[in-house]
Amino acid sequence: MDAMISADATAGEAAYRQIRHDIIFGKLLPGARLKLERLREPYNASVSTLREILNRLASERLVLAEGQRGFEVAPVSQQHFKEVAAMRELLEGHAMRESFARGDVEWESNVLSAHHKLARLEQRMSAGDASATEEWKRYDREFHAALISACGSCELMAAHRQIFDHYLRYQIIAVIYRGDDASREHRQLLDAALARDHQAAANVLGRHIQACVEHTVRNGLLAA
Amino acid sequence: MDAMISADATAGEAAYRQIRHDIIFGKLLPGARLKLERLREPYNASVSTLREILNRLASERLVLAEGQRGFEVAPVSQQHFKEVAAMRELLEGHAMRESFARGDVEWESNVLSAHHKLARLEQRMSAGDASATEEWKRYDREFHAALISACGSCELMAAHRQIFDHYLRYQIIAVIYRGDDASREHRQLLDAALARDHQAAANVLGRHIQACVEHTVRNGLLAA
DNA sequence: TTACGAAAAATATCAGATATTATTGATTAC
DNA sequence: GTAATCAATAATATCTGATATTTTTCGTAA
Repeated sequence: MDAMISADATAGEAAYRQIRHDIIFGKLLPGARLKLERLREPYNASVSTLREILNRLASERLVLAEGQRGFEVAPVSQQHFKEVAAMRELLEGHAMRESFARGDVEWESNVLSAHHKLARLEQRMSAGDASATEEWKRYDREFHAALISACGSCELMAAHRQIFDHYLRYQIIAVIYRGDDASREHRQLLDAALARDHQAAANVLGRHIQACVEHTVRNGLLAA
Repeated sequence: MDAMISADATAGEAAYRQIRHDIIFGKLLPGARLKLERLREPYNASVSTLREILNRLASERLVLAEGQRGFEVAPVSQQHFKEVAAMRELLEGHAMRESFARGDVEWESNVLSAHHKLARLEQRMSAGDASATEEWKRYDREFHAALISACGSCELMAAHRQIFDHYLRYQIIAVIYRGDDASREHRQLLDAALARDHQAAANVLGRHIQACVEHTVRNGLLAA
């Protein structure tokens, strides 16, 4: 009886997660070529396994597979950021409406709990502890995931997860920090959720998302 | 100077397309296990190449990759069909609104032209020529793609393309035929597009999509 | 019938070989 | 000096075959 049946049973799965993480968190820069031989050592995987991984990431649009010229990290642009932001707003807004309409008490308490963890961390960060950015992003993702978790559609949640990670990548790359504002908006989302007010939630979400885009564009943090 | 730079330059790309096509068009049945050795011969690809392909398809959720138990064709269910349908309605509805607002004359004529090809084929099919199902589906896809082609978001169009193919798969599997109704609805979509009436288009699209779902559910064409 | 464990099948992963394609740099022509 | 040409180099796509694990299968014992 194997005590721990972690999801990343396979070895290649670990490398996949790592590479994906490194792209989203900017360790692998946009446009960087991904030579197979070079990746072998740092990710502990053979060329064949790496090719499988890069193919998966290409499907997710996190890497680019150009003909027979190998792979490279997906480039970034203002235009694309706007598209990703709009997509997130569409999916998450719709999912919240559904979720608010169906969520039961169990759901409510999950949202509450996810918000609590996030808020505590935001408190710490607001107080100057900037050490936990990755953890913060994880709780952020989990809070937003909790909000829509009662929407009743795996397909919708999967699509949201994917676009959320693209959005997150832009937040990281453009070094967007708007801690206190974000924190307030999270609080407002929580309140809207408990009040089942999807319209209010959509409004807050719109601000939450568009503020980042505007901040990035205004300060020219992305090429073109 | 190579005269033909077709997109499927690589050999594995051909196998990818073929397998994908075979899943969507029901040649590979839902739930069927995809043993690597068995696929080698029919798709002219080695195990390594096949693994790359199946990994890509797994990202697209057309195949299932369960831990170390290999791959299988993604299963189907009523619940999932409903989710896919709702997703298509959300994405396509939104994309049409954007597209109608931005499309220029070039766009209008593309829509018109795409509709013409589709309508001609529907005429033929309505007259009894059932030989061209795959061609019909292709024109159907191209018409809907044309409608949203001015939406201004590659991200949105990519997501739509993906969900559209899932939806198409259900249409094929459940052997849904509602030719004349569909044809009429396509006509209404064209009219709405030219009149830039996104609200009307959304209504028609809702019927267009939900009619298939209801037909399937009512006749119990899918397990569970 | 259920439980257990050994044999067989399949998978994940690797390494290395070949053919094809891109890239680079030097050479030549204008 | 710039542009075109072509050989040398590097990188990719793809295949074959090998090894270690993991599943599955199936017969035997409880």
